Amino acid sequence: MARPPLARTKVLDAFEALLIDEGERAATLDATAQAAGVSKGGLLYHFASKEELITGLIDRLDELAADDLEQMLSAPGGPVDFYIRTSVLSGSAFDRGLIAAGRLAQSGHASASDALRRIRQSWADGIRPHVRDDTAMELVLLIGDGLYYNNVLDAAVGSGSGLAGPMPTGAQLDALIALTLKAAS
Amino acid sequence: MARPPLARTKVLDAFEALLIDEGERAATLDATAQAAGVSKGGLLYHFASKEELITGLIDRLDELAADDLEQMLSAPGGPVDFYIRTSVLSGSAFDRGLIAAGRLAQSGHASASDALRRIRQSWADGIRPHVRDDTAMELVLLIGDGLYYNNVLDAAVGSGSGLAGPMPTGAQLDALIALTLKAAS
DNA sequence: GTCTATATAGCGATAGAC
DNA sequence: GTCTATCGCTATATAGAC
Repeated sequence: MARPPLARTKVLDAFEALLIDEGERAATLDATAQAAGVSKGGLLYHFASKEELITGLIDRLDELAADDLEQMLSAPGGPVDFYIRTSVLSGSAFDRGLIAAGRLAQSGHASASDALRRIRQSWADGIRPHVRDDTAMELVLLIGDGLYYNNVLDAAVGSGSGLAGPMPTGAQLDALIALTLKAAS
Repeated sequence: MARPPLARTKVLDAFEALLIDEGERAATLDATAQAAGVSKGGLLYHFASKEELITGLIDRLDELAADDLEQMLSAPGGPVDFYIRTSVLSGSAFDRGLIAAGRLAQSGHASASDALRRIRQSWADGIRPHVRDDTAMELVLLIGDGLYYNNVLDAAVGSGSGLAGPMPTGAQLDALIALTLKAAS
């Protein structure tokens, strides 16, 4: 558990990349094995079924989410600033995991939807004490959701390792965060 | 063009319902034909390929989007109120089209992502004159995106004709709209 | 305009050699 | 632990009867 086999990680990374770059339909066992540089048999030694492959991805996402939450709670600018700022994708491992899970959720994999809901709830719990009321919390969360969704749509097919949307950056993002904080605090 | 063949509409409706209720993967030609009550050959007479089926759905969505935009611009409570209020799904034909297009976009169909981007831009143009600045417009748009995305995730697999998320309703929604208007106007 | 039958390819998964 | 070979199934699409 402390040090997963290299091949396992390579397969998981390849599966994740295919989900992000080409969609759930293209993320087949064949394609994943090829992208990871192993044979299909080799892949199926580590993940006995496609369902196990998905579970592996979600487990990894849960760990990254726990790290992210810790960072959010101790962020210098406060949780709200951290939350919104990091909702604009940076291409981090956590971002990639979230997008991949989003693709799976939209394709009808309940375990992925559940994981995303779980993570969103942990954000809600972390943000609630720092805003005025439930409505303000909902507003903050929804802005993050909106940013995330737009980036997810833009990370679509054929954009290579595509993580660069037309969403607010730099000064625009700062202004958006300032306005949100003003409305929510 | 004024009156499309009945079978065409039935097929389009069935395809859309499958996309929403069971995901892109389950929305096969076989399943669509069966749900529409025609044979696969019959379906393929109207839509010569799956790509044409998708195009048909998006064309229909574009028409519904034009109607929606008109309603938004002449809404009694103003475009912002209308926009946010209708971002919580009601199960309208437009809502269903948007979710179906979202599923296709996430599965890597560029034409669907393009349509969604186009529609979002038309909302932006309609809302811009009614808010303080670009940051305020972005905030409003993102809240709608967030609501939409959450509902889309919840409209997932196995929820029947599933359009009923845990998103704000009634008084909660009114409060959210009031807060948004306060921040943006 | 709608059907049945079929061609072709790709899917997830298994078996067994190395 | 990784490979090749193959099974059984389902996908999109075509051909041609009615």
